[in-house]
Amino acid sequence: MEKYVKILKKNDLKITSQRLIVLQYLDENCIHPTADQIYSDLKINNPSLSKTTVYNALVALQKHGIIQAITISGSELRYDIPHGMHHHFYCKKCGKIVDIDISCPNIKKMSEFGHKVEEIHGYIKGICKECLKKGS
Amino acid sequence: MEKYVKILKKNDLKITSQRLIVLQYLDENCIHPTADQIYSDLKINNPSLSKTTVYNALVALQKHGIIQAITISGSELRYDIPHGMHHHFYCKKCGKIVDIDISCPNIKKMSEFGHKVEEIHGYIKGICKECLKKGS
DNA sequence: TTACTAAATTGTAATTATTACAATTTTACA
DNA sequence: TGTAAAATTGTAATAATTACAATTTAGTAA
Ligand SMILES: [Mn+2]
Ligand SMILES: [Mn+2]
Ligand SMILES: [Zn+2]
Ligand SMILES: [Zn+2]
Repeated sequence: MEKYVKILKKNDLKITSQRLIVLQYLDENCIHPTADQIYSDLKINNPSLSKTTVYNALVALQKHGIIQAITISGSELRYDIPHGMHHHFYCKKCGKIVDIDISCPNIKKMSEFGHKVEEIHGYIKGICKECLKKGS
Repeated sequence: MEKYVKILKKNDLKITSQRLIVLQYLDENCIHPTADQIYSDLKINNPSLSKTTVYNALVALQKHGIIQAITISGSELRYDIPHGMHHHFYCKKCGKIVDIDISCPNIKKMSEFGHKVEEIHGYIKGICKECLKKGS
């Protein structure tokens, strides 16, 4: 838990138990959860937790680049602690999101366009290995 | 307009005036509009148009790969006729989405993962050239 | 430790994009 | 031209996200 306190302190964010458990949840569950999923799971052991607080915590953490929002599914935001550069694969059948460990060679090229780049997202959509097996 | 009839026919989609004007709108307005934007603009000259029809048309066109949905902004879906392979830049300040003409060298690599790839999206987020000028 | 202030949390209500659905209209085809 | 399947329409429902005001808490300095 001291690990998460350090992260918040480094980013000049006030230390609250709510931010700590959200951060811990994302760190320990690499499932790219939605805000609602985070809320439901944490609510079990933290009955006083409010959903608005989860949203607020996610916004704060995102603003400081500690976590990132993933828009791949289209109907909801999902969250991730980006340990290293990676892309995401979204299975249209089962809705699963998995990490794809490839780096993006386009990052260097981006400077030519004159825009200030802050985030790069690579989304691949299709049918996952497991669903392919089941489907055939 | 015959151009759009052909596209629908080739994809075994029934020819309706609503689908034609949605298709024409996307073809002539490279602004990556939302469903609501498409509806509002077309409603002016097509007062009987229903918003549900716009949604239905977009789903049908997307299912056949004629158009693509862009999830970059997080709060809404935006649509695009992908003439060639390109990525998208989203300005966090003004909300604009512009095409970035780069190809994705990762497409080849994707086969290694065992998933069936159907779509590839490259999203870059930051501050656009124009907003950078204004802001300084 | 205590008191203070700014910021965070909470619960509820509002908003907004999208979907569901049943009635009506239209398309494709014989 | 007649018919069946599919598309359109309008309205109502859903669900993710945001707004907001009251309450609580964190950080800090006396
Ligand atoms: Mn990830
Ligand atoms: Mn585009
Ligand atoms: Zn799957
Ligand atoms: Zn801009």
